[in-house]
Amino acid sequence: MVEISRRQAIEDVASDLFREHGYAGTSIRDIARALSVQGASLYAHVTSKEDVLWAIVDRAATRFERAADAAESNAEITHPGDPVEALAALVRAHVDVLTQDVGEASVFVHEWRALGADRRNAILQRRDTYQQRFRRRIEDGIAVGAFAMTDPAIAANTLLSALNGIATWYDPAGRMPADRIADLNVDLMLRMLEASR
Amino acid sequence: MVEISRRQAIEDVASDLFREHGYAGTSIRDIARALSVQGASLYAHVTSKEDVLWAIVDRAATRFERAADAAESNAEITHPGDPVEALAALVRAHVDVLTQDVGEASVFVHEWRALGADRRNAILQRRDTYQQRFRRRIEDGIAVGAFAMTDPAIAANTLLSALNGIATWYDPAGRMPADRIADLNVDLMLRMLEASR
DNA sequence: CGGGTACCCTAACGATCGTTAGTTAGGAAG
DNA sequence: CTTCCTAACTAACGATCGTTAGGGTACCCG
Repeated sequence: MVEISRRQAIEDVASDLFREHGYAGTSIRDIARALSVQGASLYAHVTSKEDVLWAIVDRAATRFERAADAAESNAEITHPGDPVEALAALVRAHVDVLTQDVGEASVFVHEWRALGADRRNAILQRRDTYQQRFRRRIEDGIAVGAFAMTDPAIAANTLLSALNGIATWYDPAGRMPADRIADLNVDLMLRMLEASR
Repeated sequence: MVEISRRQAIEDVASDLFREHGYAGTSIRDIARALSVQGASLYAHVTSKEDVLWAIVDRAATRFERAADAAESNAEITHPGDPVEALAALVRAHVDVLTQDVGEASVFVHEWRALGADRRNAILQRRDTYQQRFRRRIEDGIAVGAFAMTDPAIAANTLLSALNGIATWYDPAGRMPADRIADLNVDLMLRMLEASR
């Protein structure tokens, strides 16, 4: 029996609804209905609809950032100075976060556009910083000849788009287990970048 | 001076607005404002908001399908029986359609969820058929040893997600010309699949 | 000149939106 | 027993939603 705050329950069902119908396509009353409660009742726990979106997006962003931190520092220990292993660790971490909570991750990937200007800019900044981690590793890999010559910015973009696509079809109850998805995608992404041998 | 029907002008601005704010996040009056017209005036040209969405999605789907038809039959002539060239042609055709009208393509990629059940199912069917073309070529490539052993369904999914990501950032007025984007992505996608040499 | 066509207007409809206000029920803590 | 907290309720607010009705103006073709 897991203790779960009412606030967290709201964000959980909101994640799923936002994922399925989008932020604008989901009303406060839709969220409330999924919790068998009146729409107005939610305002005892949240201050606005956008606050719910922000909480979800912010938490997801933090999860991606922390997982990348851990992946990079871990790769630096086990394979110091190896850009290929570093990128592989980043890719795996990204897929892991994605599959651990698809709803949250989907909202992070797609619904940040619905945020107000300030919060949208803040998230755009964090997304950019996050993407740079991938780009830098690709640049490093090219520098040491492990990765093929290509445009690192485009490659990083393509890579993250490919991974984020998982969020649109992944089902935790589906046939394909999360770690197998991670394995396959790490393989595809590395092959995409590695210099021909 | 290009003759453009009023109906087409509506769909054009609707594409851009749907791309930026989503279908649910765009009101009829938003579309009308972009045309310097009152909201109700649109109903002289359009029977409902969803009809506009459907027109955009249907047209985009048709463009993707026709481009793939042309690419495959052309590849069959220039490089008969070569699954690598066939896939390369499919990838290039997909990127071309995507960049020729980003607004329309974006709506096709993301906003079909907002359609009513019947039309949504129809589009899902067509998307699936379209995706199968990529998957079959990947399977063919694996069968002849040109592509690495991998899960063809996952690979096709990853490939299309990677390409569709272009729709979220591509700007026709930006620095990167469309054909260079196509070149880079064909290269990345083939490398992703090709067996190590 | 007359009739049609293309286009847009104002006004309003019922529904739904996010949100506020005020109230009630139940249980824990003093 | 009183007090407080949590969590829910009903009712309503002004705004906006998609859409309909009915009328008006400018231009093209005969």
